Amino acid sequence: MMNSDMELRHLRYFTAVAEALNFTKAAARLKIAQPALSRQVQDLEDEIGVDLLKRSPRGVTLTAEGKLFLEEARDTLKRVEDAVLKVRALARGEYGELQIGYAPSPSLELLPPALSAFRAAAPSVKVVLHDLAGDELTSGLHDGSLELAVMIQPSLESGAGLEFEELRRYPFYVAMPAGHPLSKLKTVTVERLAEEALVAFRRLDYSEYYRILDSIYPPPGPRPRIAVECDGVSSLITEIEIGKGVGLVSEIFQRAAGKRLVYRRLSNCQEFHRVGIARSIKGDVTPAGERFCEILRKVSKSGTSKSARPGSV
Amino acid sequence: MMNSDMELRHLRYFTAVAEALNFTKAAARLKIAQPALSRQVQDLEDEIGVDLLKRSPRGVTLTAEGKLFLEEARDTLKRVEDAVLKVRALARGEYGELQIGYAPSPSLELLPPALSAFRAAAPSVKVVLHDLAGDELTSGLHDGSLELAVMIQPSLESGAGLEFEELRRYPFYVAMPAGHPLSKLKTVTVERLAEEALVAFRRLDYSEYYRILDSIYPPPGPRPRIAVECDGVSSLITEIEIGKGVGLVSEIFQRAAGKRLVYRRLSNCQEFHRVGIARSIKGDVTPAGERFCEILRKVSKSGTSKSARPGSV
DNA sequence: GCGCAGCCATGCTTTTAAAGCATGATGAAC
DNA sequence: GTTCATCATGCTTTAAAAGCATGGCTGCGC
Repeated sequence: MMNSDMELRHLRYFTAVAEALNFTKAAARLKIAQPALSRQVQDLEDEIGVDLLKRSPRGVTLTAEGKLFLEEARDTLKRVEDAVLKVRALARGEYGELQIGYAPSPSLELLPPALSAFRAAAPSVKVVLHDLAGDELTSGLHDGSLELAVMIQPSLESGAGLEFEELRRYPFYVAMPAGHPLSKLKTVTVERLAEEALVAFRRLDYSEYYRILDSIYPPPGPRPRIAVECDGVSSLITEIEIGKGVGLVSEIFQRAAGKRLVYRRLSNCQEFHRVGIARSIKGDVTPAGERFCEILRKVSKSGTSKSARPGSV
Repeated sequence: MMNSDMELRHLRYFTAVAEALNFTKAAARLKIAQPALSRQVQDLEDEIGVDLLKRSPRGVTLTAEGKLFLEEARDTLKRVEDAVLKVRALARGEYGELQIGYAPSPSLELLPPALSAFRAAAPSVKVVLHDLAGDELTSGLHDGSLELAVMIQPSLESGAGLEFEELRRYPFYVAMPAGHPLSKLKTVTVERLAEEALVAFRRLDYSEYYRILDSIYPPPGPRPRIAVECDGVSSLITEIEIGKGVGLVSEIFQRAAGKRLVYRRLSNCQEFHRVGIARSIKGDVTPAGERFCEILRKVSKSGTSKSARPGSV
C-alpha cells in the first residue's frame, strides 16, 4: 500500500538525476522534458517521504538518504535486467539445471563427448549427472527427478510413459575367463550359449537385461541357466573371472571392462543392445534438455565408433 | 532499450497471477479488472520475449521460465521495499554508520551510557568509535572522517570551523606520587603549583592542554616548568610515579587513572576542564548523529556524577 | 453428446497519469 | 544590478492503463 505506486521508472529517473546532478541534463539524456522529470522525482520523494536531493539553482546534490537510495536503485535496476537475461538464457537452453541420468558403460561412447560439447555450447547450465542402474533411471524419469537419461532401451513395463530414441546399437558378445572352453570358438551361437551357466544382472535393478534375454530366448524354449545375479558391472566381471559362468554383454561392455575377460561374438543373434535417450512423455522438456539431446544426436552420428548405427542393420 | 518499459507493476501483477494460478482471482486480489491484468502480463511476456505462463481454460501454470522469473520478481519487489524502509530508517537516524571520535578519559562518564542507550534506540546504526588524541579529533572533524567527537573543548586555532557544546566541566587537580611534599597540603594553590616541575602532554597532540595552561598561567607570568612531555595518559602516570614532576589533571582523570597517584585539588582556579560534543560547522549532520547528540545531552543531565554541570559554576 | 460453467482473450471506451510546453521563481556569478 | 542557468508550477496534450462488454475455448456433468 505504502509504496504501491513506485515504479522502475522512478528508479531510472532518479538514478539519471543522481548521476548528472542536474535535472536539465538528466532529462536530455532520458529524452524527456525537464518538468516531467522534476515531477517524477518529486513523486518518488513524496512516496518515500524523505528528501533524496538538495536542489539549488546550480544543480542538485545528493542527501545521505539519496546516496543510499541511489545504490539501492542501481542495484534493483541491474537485478531486473539480469533477471530478464537469465530468463531469456533459460529459454534458449543456456541457463538452468539439467538432471541427466546415465548407465555408465552403455553411455561410454556418447556421454563424454556430448558433455564436453554441451559445456562449450551452454556453459551456464549446471549439468547434474546421476550414475544409476537401469530401473532407477526409468523411475527417475517418471518422477521427474531426471529430465533425460542415456541408457539401454527400457523394457515395456518400466518404459511405459517414456519415449526412447535409439542412438546406437551394439551386437552381443559372450564374456568368459581366459581359457574357457568357448574361447576356442571364433563365435558362439545362441544355441550353444543356451547350454552355459550365465552370470546375469539382478532382475530388480536391470529389468531390461531380462527383456533382452526373453527376446533372444523366448520363454518356453531352452535358455542358459542363471548361475548368479550381480548388482553391477564390476561384480559381474569378478563372478565371470572366478568361473561361475559366462556373461552376455554388448560390444560396448568390452571397452568399459578392459582386458580381464575374453569375448566371443554371439553369432546368430538378431537382437541388439540399443542405447539412446529416454525421456518422460509428458514431462517438461527444458530448452537445455532439448539442446543436450540435439548434441547427443550429433555426437552419435559423427562418432568414430565402428559399431553399427540404428539405420545400418 | 530492450526492457525500458518494464515496470514494477508488471512484476507485481505477474507475481499475483503466479501465486493465484488464475487471472480472475489474481485480478480480484489486485482490485483491477481481469482483462487489464491479462494485458499487462502479456506485455511483460512480450517484453521479455518468453512465455512465462501456460494458459488453459481452467487456470494457468508456470513454465520453467515463469518459475525462474517469479523468484526474481519476488526478490526484486522485496528489495525495493527494503530499500524504502532503509532510507526511511536512515532519515529517522535508525540506520547507517556513525563515526564518533572520543578522548578516552574525558568521555568516561558520558560515552559508555550514551552508547548503550543509543544501541537500544537505534540498533541498526553501526557506530564506529575512534579513540584519538585531542588534535587528531579536531582534524578528523574537519576532514569529515568523524561526524562528531566527545572531547575537551578544543583550542581556538584547532577549533576553528567547529562548534563545541559543553556537557560537563571538571575542576583541576594536581597529581603526584605518594609521599610528595605537596601531598601534605589539603589543596594546592595556582601559585604554589607554579613552582613545581610539570609532567605535561605533548604540544603536538594536545594543544588544548596548552590552551588551559595559558589560561591558568597567562604568558608573561610565572608558570610550572615543563619537565617532560608525554604522548598519552599511561606515560603521564608513569613519569609522575617515578618523580619527574607533578601533573595537572582534571577530576575525571582520577577515575580513569586509578590509585597509582595521589591527587590534591587546585584550589584558586577558575578554569575548568570542559568536556562536550564537537562537530564540524558545515558538515552533514546525519539524523543518527543528531540522535546520538540528544542522547548524550540526556545522559549528561541525568548523570550520577558529583561533578559540577555547565550551569552550576 | 450437449449444454453449462469457468476462464482467458479481444475490441472498444473511459479514466488516469505521464509527457510536453510555456512561464515563473531563485540564487550564484559577473 | 543584471544575467544566466537551474529547478518548480500551471495548463494542455498524449499515451497508456483500467474498465466494460463480449466471444471463444475446454472440461465437466447431466
